[in-house]
Amino acid sequence: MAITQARTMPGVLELLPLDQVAFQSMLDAIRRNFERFGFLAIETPVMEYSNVLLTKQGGETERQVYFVQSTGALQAAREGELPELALRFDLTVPLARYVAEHERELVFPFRRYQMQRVYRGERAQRGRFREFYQCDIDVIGKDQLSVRYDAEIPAVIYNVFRDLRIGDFTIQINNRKLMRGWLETLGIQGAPAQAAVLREVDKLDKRGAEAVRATLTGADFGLAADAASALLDFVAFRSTSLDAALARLDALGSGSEALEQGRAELREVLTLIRAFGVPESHFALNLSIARGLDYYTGTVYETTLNDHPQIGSICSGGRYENLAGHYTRSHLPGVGISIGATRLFWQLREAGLIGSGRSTVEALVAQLDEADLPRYLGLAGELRAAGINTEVILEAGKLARQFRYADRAGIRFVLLLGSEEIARDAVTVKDLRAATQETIARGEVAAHLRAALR
RNA sequence: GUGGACGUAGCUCAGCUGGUUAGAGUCCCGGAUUGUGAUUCCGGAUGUCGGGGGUUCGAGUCCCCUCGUCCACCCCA
Repeated sequence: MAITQARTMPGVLELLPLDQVAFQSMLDAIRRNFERFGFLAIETPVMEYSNVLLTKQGGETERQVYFVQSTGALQAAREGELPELALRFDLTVPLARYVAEHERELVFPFRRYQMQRVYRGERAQRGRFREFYQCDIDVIGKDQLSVRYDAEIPAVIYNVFRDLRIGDFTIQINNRKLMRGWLETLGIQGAPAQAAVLREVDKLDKRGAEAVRATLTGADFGLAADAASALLDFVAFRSTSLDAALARLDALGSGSEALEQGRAELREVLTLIRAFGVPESHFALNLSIARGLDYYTGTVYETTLNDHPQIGSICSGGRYENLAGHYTRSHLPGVGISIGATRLFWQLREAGLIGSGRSTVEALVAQLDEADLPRYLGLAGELRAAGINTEVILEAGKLARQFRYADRAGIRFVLLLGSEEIARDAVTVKDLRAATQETIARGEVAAHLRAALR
């Protein structure tokens, strides 16, 4: 019989059990902190109607979306017609659809978190995935939403990454209004031109100042040399403290309405972040943060690891003026952020900041004599009742093999209940990690393991 | 979508200018008698050299096509 090669498509992350444990605990930490800040979980379907998902035609998204079709629909499909369904490529568009659809049943400001997989038909590349987890929080207001919520988001992010223990990080903050207002004073008018310039500026850390200068003064942009210099000088600013950030804002001088708005928002947001308990060492005003996505209108965020700049942004988001304009006439402003958990996990593992997890199986009851199986099951029952995850060897075999199994499966404790132990009403507990073993009274085994596992 | 590199055991790779049955490490499996893993020792399994065609007495090695993978750009988590 021909053998089919067992393989996954490129761009998916499939983990061995102990790595899966590590990934799960990362997701658990994220969820715990989202909930701690009063966000509620929702889930939306993996598939959405294509016309809902692709509200803006002809963009990048259409190139990257996976369409879904049942066999019947495939056969009935007409030439040149898009399939009815598609896989979501982020969680923000489904959120917009969700809020618009359930607007009357939701309580505003609506604070939701969502941790689900999304799909993008990307060209396979290192550290880029076609199926990956996004962990999003957003606050959606009805008609209006205070800029104070813009300060709450970094507080959540601070708590998440502190919990993950992956080293020092900085939440970098900027404001699109401020940037647009400042670009106007440079003579760069109009949203598309400004967005294009900001996209280049956004690459500053990756490409370097001179490469960006060359692009800006090149044929596509045609910026004057002194304007480009002024711009590069301006966006080079990174605050080292809250006072330094506020002083920089004060020093901007007066400008357009957009600049004044952006400045006022940034002042309030930066000051309040401090009040939310985020240490000054962990957030900064960074005037080069722009974000590529064009729907951001105010505050924008990007988080980086201080000791691993090459990893890039591990979490990003911002403020948008109208979330669901494609689906409802209601005005729904919001602010949110997204953690790309799959990529983050992969990069942390590459950088050696995350190892394999520990098996969730805590104890293994060995089999010394098949006739004593009922005793083994009884012991396992007691341990489980005491909250210890316990497995029993059900197949007879050499003891050495049973130990090898425990070792390879990453199970820390092996319990022996043989004739000697039965006679003494005791259990021999071997700790494979410490390579020690002792014989303990039957009634104290659970408490002993609990203490050791703590 | 544009441009560029690379395809040899499950994994990491060696194989000099074409020359016998294609190798190493690792991993996997088995053994080293009694109720003890990971360490040590011994033994074993595994490849249409990505696929197809061509040049040649002879191709893992040279040429063409094709498929696949990876990298950069675009974009983004």
